[in-house]
Amino acid sequence: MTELLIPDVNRVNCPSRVILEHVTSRWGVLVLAALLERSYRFSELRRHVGGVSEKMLAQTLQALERDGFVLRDAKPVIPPRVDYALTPLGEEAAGQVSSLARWVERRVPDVQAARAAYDEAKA
Amino acid sequence: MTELLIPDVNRVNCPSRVILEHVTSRWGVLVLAALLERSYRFSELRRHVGGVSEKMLAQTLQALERDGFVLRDAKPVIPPRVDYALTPLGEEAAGQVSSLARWVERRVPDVQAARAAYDEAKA
DNA sequence: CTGCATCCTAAATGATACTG
DNA sequence: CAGTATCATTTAGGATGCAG
Repeated sequence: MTELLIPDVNRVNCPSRVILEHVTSRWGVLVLAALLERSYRFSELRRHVGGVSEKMLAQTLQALERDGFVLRDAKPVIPPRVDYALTPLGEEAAGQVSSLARWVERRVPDVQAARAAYDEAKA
Repeated sequence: MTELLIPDVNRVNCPSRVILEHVTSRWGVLVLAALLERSYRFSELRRHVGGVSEKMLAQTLQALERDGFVLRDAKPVIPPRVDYALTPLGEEAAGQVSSLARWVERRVPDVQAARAAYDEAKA
């Protein structure tokens, strides 16, 4: 019989894992959370998300765009102006990762306390 | 004046980013989601989460334990038996990542359609 | 300004062998 | 069984230069 209870995401090489990794990637999370507030231009986003390189930002945005989470709007002007915004699908994803990010920020003290206890128990 | 509107997570080397990366890491997500259902033994978890190596599972569990998300219960028997379970803090985190994972699974068809459209538009 | 292409380094991950 | 240690490999990431 088939094991219907095992989620797809626990299988190797399944499509959902790849998507999940785009959404939860180091820069993917931060980009989605930023775009949830408003749309951003490329270099604006680069300044907003601290520490992201040009290369990684472009790469992250392309993956999110291809997955249908982000909409790229390149205006035919000189100098180039490209705006990035969330699609409706992207808003759903961004809502969840942003909520998670905010939860983590609230729990930083708890985690730091847990680490202190863990490290002391080791010593 | 200080920019109070910029979340901590957008800053480089902030504590919340590190925590977020533990929680959203490739194996962290899957381990948390698994432990949300029930507690697991080490090798049981290894079989449940497809493709995870022994080394990465141990490393992931240690990071989650140190952060206060996972409780490790090593029973003094031979052969060794170690159970892993979520702490209350871990349950909160796991609830969110698991919800995200399930959302992604439901949206796989939408993403695949978006990719097909994207790839075709390129060609 | 918004990228892409290239090269290079650092970090994550995997495979294997080994220990209590 | 539940890991640790080591080595090899893969991948992520950063720096730079250049084009539209």
